[in-house]
Amino acid sequence: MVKSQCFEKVGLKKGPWTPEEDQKLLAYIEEHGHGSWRALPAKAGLQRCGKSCRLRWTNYLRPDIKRGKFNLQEEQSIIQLHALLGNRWSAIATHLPKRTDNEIKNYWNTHLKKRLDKMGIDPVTHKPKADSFGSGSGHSKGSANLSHMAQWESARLEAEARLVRESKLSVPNPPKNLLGSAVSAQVSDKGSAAPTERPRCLDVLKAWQGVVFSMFSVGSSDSLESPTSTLNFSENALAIPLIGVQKNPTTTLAFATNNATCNSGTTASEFDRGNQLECFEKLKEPAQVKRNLDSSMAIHDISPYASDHNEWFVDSSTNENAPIIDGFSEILVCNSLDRNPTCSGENINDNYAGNLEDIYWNSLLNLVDASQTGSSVF
DNA sequence: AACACGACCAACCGCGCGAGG
DNA sequence: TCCTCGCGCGGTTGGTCGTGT
Repeated sequence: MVKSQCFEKVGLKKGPWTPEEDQKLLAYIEEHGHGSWRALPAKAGLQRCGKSCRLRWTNYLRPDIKRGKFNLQEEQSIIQLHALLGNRWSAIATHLPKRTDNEIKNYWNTHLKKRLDKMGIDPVTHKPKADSFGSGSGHSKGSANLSHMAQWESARLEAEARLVRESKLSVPNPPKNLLGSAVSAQVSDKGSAAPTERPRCLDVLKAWQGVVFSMFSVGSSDSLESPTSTLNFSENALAIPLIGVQKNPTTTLAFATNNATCNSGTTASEFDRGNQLECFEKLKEPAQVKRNLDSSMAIHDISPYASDHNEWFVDSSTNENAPIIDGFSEILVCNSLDRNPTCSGENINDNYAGNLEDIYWNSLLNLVDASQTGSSVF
């Protein structure tokens, strides 16, 4: 089949859009909706192909696009979702309000991918490059199951995304006030055609987050709250906890939750490095950590966080194959090296790494099982 | 001041899929 | 059932800008 490609059309403009072109496109869509993209350029008086117009609209001109830097919540969500979904940017974008798949893709490629790489984590598999998590036999079954579930979740996400698209397309001519209005992001910008609530939360993602919680309370799994019980996208989004691992010899830990766990008045959104340090100080004692977890943290509030500052993670150049999850495990078991003399890096690797691996996968699977009742898939 | 280099990101390109004739 | 069209997605490119030398 020979398609008539956009770039093959003679006389059509390519390259950066001018303000005039933007204005034409905006004005036309505001008045008529986009309708058929192929027919749009002629109607709008643009010397562009429909594809180019669509791209310009969806990636730049749409009124419900949030521009600017990604915040910590968004970064964490991208990392988590990418771990589950891979390069399914549109599916990931479905769960990041007001961000386009292109923007997420760019941000991943220019920032997050490199950051994970620096940390010694394979950005494709999200596993340590040495594969200390991935090659063991203990979790192979769990890993396969999780992968299978992730596929389901992925399929569900795609279906969600499709529904969102269809709901948008169901009203060909958007209301006049579409432009400039605070459109409700991904779910619907066309009134009641689609539910106003956010998509159902990710069960696997919840589980993943929940696992981290379980790792914090090793030996007290009975305190584990059902991951389906508290997640609330609309209020907390994907709330961010911060887990920073300094590269200096003393492994330390900082927390935050969206509900100001460690420090009244400190919320995740306003959390900065200084606050991380402050929170760490307040949470130094294991008992205190546990208390804070029990009293304040919901399951969904916890997950590894990739800091904006690379130095907050174990530096792979000075601590071979020390990605975040290793530092993470270390924290879980020992809390801190200086307080627990039995916990050297070697000891951790020798004595706990295998168990942690099992704990990680088993807990993840348990949590997924526990969350199945709330899932439309499981 | 000029140049080199890298980071960033808007836009392009090609492929695959679904709808409809 | 086959073919064509239109669209969306993911990968890639190339222009712009900032920074270092």
